[in-house]
Amino acid sequence: MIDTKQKILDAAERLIADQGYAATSLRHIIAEAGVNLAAVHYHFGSKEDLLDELIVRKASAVNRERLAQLERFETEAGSGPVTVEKVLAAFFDPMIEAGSRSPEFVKLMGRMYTEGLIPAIVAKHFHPTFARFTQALHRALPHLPEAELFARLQFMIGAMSHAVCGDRQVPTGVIGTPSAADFRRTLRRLMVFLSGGLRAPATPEVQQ
Amino acid sequence: MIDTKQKILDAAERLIADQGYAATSLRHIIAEAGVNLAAVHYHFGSKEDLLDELIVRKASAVNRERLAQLERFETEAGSGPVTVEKVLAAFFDPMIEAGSRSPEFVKLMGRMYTEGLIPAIVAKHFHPTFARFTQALHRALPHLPEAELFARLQFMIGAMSHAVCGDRQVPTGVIGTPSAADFRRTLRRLMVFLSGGLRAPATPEVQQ
DNA sequence: GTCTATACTGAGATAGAC
DNA sequence: GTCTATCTCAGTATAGAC
Repeated sequence: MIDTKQKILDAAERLIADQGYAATSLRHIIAEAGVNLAAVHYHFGSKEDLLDELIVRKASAVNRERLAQLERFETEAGSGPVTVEKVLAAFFDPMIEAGSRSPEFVKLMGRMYTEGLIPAIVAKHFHPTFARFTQALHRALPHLPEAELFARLQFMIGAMSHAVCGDRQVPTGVIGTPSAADFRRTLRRLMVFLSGGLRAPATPEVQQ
Repeated sequence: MIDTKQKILDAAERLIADQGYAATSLRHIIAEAGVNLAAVHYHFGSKEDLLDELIVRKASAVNRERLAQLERFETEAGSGPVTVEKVLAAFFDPMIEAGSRSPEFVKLMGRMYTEGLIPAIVAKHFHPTFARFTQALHRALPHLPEAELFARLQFMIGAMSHAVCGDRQVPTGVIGTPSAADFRRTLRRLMVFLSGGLRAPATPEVQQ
């Protein structure tokens, strides 16, 4: 069958979003999909590459939309900088939108980070997008030294990852799997938090 | 030998800090330590429990110092709230101090988060400390709804985790393993970033 | 009480027949 | 394209030597 590949992808997405990447064995996936173990390696090469495909098919549309929104704001702003808040909106709104339509997407994104899933995959699919947004933030916050901006982008990535993931380490009021509405609310809060953090004055240099 | 346990702990700390928890097999650890495989299970029970011991012996001193500093600030402040910046200082200064003395500690803390290491371990060792700091922040930021404060604490944990870890996903100017000075500077920047984020106005409620 | 040798189960990966 | 059989390596469990 030509849809063996599709059946594997569907089963993998559901199971990995649900239980995590490490906790989901290929044997579990193939049982769910009703296919043979070797088929996974035939179609994808490895468990890691299977994950890679899952991410591509979900994330590329989001990243495209992010860049499109950013460009729209930049056209609006003419030669001036786009505000921090608008840059954040261009980055998070497409994610909120995608999350509202497909909760599995949300969970998968969260897993990717919280399980420390293969920095190479992240780099491959997100570096170009991050690079563009870094540039935009640099123009929005010209008083920040580049090193400090990079550090804050790390903080932003970390905060986002943790926000999006389901395994909470302090009580949040949300029990169990967060709904799409929870997700939306959390990301709105994140945007406010991040604009406060990004707009903070530069850290004074101290002698070590 | 009575120091078999110690040899295992030392080898495990070095290897896990270096390569990560998942990537470090018990067989690798025992080869490095020059002991038998079963000795690990005799002394610790499981790989997970070994990690648990590693974390306890490093983190409990830091958490004790955190609570001590917070109490000092609270005594100073009398019946008023401790400022956000002081709460953050009480939380991060002991970590900076520990990191300056022992870089492995830093890396291990980072791994714990970035690999999504066993929420149960984190919960066990950090919940009491987080609870106290949550309470202090609640007093410092009484205008924030509790749910929003909890969300921001998640963001804080995420930002901290990512900041402390070695695997960067955007360029930072720091190549390779960060030094103790890099670590110190990064955490200072984090404190500034977080105080900006925590002090941001509450997120307006919107109809979904 | 401590430690060694060895075996068990389940994981991802691969070769080769069909 | 698909499937069977097999390989290697992981964490774990146990029996028994000292």
